[in-house]
Amino acid sequence: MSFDNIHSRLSTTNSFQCAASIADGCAACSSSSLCWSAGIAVDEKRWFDNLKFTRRRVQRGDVLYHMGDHFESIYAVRSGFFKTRVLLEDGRDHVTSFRMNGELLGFDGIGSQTYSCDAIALEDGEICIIHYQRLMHLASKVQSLSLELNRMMSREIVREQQIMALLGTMQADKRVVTFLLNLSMRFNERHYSATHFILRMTREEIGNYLGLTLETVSRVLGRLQTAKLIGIEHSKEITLLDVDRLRALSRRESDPLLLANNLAVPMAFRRQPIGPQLAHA
Amino acid sequence: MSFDNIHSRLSTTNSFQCAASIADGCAACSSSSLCWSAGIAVDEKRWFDNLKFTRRRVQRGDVLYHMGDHFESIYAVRSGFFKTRVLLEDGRDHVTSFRMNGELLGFDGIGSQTYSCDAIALEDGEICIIHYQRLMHLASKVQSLSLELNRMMSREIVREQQIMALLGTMQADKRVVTFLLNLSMRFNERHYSATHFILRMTREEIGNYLGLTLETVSRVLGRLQTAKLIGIEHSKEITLLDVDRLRALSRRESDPLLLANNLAVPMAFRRQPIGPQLAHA
DNA sequence: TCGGACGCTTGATCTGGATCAAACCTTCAC
DNA sequence: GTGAAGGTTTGATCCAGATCAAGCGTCCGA
Repeated sequence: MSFDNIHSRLSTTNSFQCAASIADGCAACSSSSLCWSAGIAVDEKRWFDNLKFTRRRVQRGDVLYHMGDHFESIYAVRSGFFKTRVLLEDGRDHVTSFRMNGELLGFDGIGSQTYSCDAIALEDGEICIIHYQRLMHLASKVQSLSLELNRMMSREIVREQQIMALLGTMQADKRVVTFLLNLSMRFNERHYSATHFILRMTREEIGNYLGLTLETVSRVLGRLQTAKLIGIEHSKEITLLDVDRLRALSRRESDPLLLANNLAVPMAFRRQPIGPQLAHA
Repeated sequence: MSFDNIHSRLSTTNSFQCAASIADGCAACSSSSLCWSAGIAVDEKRWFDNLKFTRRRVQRGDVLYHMGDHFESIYAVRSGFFKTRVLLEDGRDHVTSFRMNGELLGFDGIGSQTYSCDAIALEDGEICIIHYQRLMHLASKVQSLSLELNRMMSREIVREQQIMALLGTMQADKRVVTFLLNLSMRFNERHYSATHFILRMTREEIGNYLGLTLETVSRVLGRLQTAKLIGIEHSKEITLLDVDRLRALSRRESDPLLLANNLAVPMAFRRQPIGPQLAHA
């Protein structure tokens, strides 16, 4: 099984295949515009290339780090798809995030010098390993890097707040729709299609992330399909057919008419999105 | 009503009453050992006093900042009790944290230069206002401050992951018990009693935080009392009577025998905590 | 080509916690 | 004191989503 720590597996075998990619800097990285560089003042970018990130390929199932491992590095996703999960004392686990290219992993390890969750590849991909001490050494000279680092951690805090609110207040339909729209938005930011994408994770992983069972996720997706809001092919291939109504569903207080009882809603009962929502800048 | 922004209310009226407290530095702060200073190398502490935090009194109901307000400062709680909450697009809200002395508020604002939640005082208290730009200016000279700031934000990320897992996987009894034990731990760190404390928040706020209704919170607390695991006086005054069994409850996979059907459990059916839990460093 | 593992869908049933409702404290202003 | 407003408890009922249980699709290695 491939759930060994990535370091034990890769560090011994892959030096040759990384040699080439280490050589070129961040400029060549497909996620650079979403990644660190974005926050760094132009005249300081030369510093950045000095960091010479280690780049590594990972395979589906590889573990970037385990909960409890000594913290040393932050990871930037170059390609592929990852999940993080925390293990609870009672043996259950909970998926806390899905990560795609340009996103970062490992901030959880800084506080206690120990990772607080597992990070696992859901498909083959490539990551940059950013040595934290070296990063902070650089940041001590380049203030814009410190500031950008703070911004990224802050956004992570806000992202988690949103999920807490989702888990604490939304019912199943809304959770799933919100999840799909969030994926859509992130694909769009990466100039992929916002309305047609592949789910890289299983129904069980989605359910776990959203605080639902896999059966409930499956049923909600089925209902959304019946209602012609989304299309599903081969289970994993999703097409958003009516983003406006999906948005309305994710924003609106529960509206049982829209998705009740496993049935599509007769046209006559469909409602238009209502007026101004709560202001929140 | 006192839900105005603290700045509009205080900045015009309180300059005189703050004059004295601004004068003395962090050394006199009751929460200094839990607060920033802890992470700052001894020989650099003099820098710290240069920051000369603005200190402010707040009253129950005061709002430190609103969602959407322009971000300028981080807040350190010196005394009192605070909650943060996010407002959702559908009009609901969700309580995302409770804060006590020595804890910090406002990291959510760094990423977008705008606070992403409301921060509200649950009782009268006092806070330090830490101007972010000035802080970062100092951090650019004192690396240990940068590092400590990262550690604090990382711990916030980990804290939120724990809550996500709680909201995603635990049933009501466990949520409430976990909540009580978390409060107990934090009181203990502050050298207050770990087993006897006042709940500063309402049942509704607890329920909202835990993803439950106020009725469910009330019932669980009632059951815990009936089971002699806790004592409750005047609704708000909690005594933890059997911390070991409470811990077992919060750690263990659901054990319907322990707290079922609103009844205390006959001695014969009480179980001892089982062997080694999942390792997680 | 087959078989088996894994993931997904769908149906039937159950139940924990939500909801609705009422009464009871506690606090506080007058 | 009295009364009103909030907050809390408790009971009765309901229901969204969990659980249990087949059966199906798809992928992949032999």
